[in-house]
Amino acid sequence: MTDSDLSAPSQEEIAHRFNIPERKVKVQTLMKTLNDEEQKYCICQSTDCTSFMIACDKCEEWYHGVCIGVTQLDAKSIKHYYCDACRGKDPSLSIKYKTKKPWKDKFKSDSSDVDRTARDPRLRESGKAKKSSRRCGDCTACHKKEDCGRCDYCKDMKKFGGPNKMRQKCRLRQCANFYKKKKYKQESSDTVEIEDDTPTQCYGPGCIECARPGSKYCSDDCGLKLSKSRIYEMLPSRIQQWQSSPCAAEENNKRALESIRRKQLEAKTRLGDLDQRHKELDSLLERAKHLKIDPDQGGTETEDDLELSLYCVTCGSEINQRGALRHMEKCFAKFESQTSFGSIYKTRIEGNSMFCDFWNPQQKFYCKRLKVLCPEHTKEPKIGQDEVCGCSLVTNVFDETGELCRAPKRKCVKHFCWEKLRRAEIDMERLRWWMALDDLFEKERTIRMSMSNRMGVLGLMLHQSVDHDPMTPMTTPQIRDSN
DNA sequence: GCCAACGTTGGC
DNA sequence: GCCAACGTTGGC
Repeated sequence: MTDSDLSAPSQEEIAHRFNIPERKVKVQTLMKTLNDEEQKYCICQSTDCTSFMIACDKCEEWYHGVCIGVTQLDAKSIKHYYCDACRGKDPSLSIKYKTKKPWKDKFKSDSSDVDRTARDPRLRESGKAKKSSRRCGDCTACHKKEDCGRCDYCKDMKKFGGPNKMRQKCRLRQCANFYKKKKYKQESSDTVEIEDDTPTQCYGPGCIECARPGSKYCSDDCGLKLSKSRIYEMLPSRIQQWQSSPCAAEENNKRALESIRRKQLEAKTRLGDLDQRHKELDSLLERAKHLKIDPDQGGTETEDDLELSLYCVTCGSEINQRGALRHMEKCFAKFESQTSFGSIYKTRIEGNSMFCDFWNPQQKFYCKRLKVLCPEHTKEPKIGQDEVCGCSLVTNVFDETGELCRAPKRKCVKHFCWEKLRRAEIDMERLRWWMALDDLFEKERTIRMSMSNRMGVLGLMLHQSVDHDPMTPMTTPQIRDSN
C-alpha cells in the first residue's frame, strides 16, 4: 500500500470506489469503515462494502441494494431513504422521491392525468382523455425502474422469452396505491372516484399501530411475530394429526422407493455379471496365447465364398466377402473419426470406465466414445506373427464347441477384430445399465425430496386434509393424500 | 366478478 | 417503427 492509498480519499473518490451515488456518501461513516475493517453493515451484517449501498437518512446505517431490493437505478430517484426498521419505529417516515422538473412533467402522463380529465371540463367534453397511468408516483413500486424477471407478467414479456399475451407491468412495479379499494362519492352534477385512505390496524399480535401502506403490518417485526405465533399455535396439532392418520401419498412413495431399490439391486447385479464377462474374455485371450497356430485353419473358404460380394454398411461400396469385415472396420473408424462426442465432465463410475475420456485441450472436453471403439485415441494393438485368432468356435451360430480358432490372427478374416467387438458389446450393455441406475437415483432423489417436503414445517402448515364424514371411516389408502 | 387475451396508443 | 403497458372484452 502506498502513501497515497493511506491518505484520506475525497468524497468523489469514495463515491466512485464504492459505486454509490455521491450525494449518499457519508464521509464520516466511510472514513470509519476504511480504518475499521470489522465494521458490519446492513441487515445481513456483513463487512462487505464492494457492491452498491444506500444509507438510511434516519439511523445512517448502510444497506446493500441487493439485500433491501433497491437498485442503483432506483436510488437515482430517491431523495430521502428510510430503512424498514426506522419506518417500523416511526410510521410517519416514508421514502421520499425526487420530483420531476415542472417543464418535463408538463408533458408526462402521471396520476394527475386521471384527475385532470375528471376536473378539466374541456377534456371531459371532448371525450379525448389522455392515456392514463396507473401510477401514484409516490410509492416504492412507482419508482422501481427494473423488472424483476420472475413474476408472471415479467415471464410473459418478450425480453424474458414470454409470449407477450398479458402485456402488463412487472408485479413489483405495479403501483401499491392505484389498486387500493376505491370509494365513490356523489358530488353536485358528477360521481367522483376517491381513494380509500382509511388506515388499517396492524395485524401484529397485540399491536395497535397503523399498517404501512400496501401492507397488513406496521413493521417486519410484527409480520414475523404473527408468523411465529401461527407456527406455535398450529404446528403441534398438525404434527399430531400427521402422526395419527396414515397418508396415502406417503405410502405410495414408500412403495415406489421399495420398487426403485429392487431395480437398483438388479442393475448392480447385471453390472457385476458384465464385469464377470470381461474377466471371462480376458481368460479366453490368455488361453489363446498358449495355443499354436494351425496352418489348416483360416483358409477354408470355397471358391463360391470368394466370389460372393456385399455392400459396406458405412460407405455403401461393393466389397468381396473375404475382406468385408476388415473393410467395414476401417471404414467405420474413418467415418467415426469425423464426428466428436464430448462432455466437459470426466466420467466418474465405479470400476473400469467404458468411455475413452481423452481430454481434448482445443475443444475443451472429454471424449465420450466407447474406449474400445475410439479410432482417434485408442491405438490398435500390434499383432505378433505367432498370435492365434482365439475366437470361440461355434456350431449352429450360437453353440460354442469349446474349441478356439487357431488361424493366424493377422490372416483370420472370419473373426477380424472379434475381441474388440465382444468388449464393445459388453461395454454398451454396461452403459445401458449405468444409465438405468442413474435414472433410478434421480427418481429416488425426487421421491425423497417430496417426502421430506411433506413432513417439513411448510408442508405441514400449508396442507391439511379434512374428513367430512368421520362417522364412516375410510380405508387406509383413501384417508389422506397430501400430494 | 375475475382474468386471460388482445387491440390500441403514447412515448421514445 | 418499436415497445411498454393501458383499457376493453369475452369466456368462465
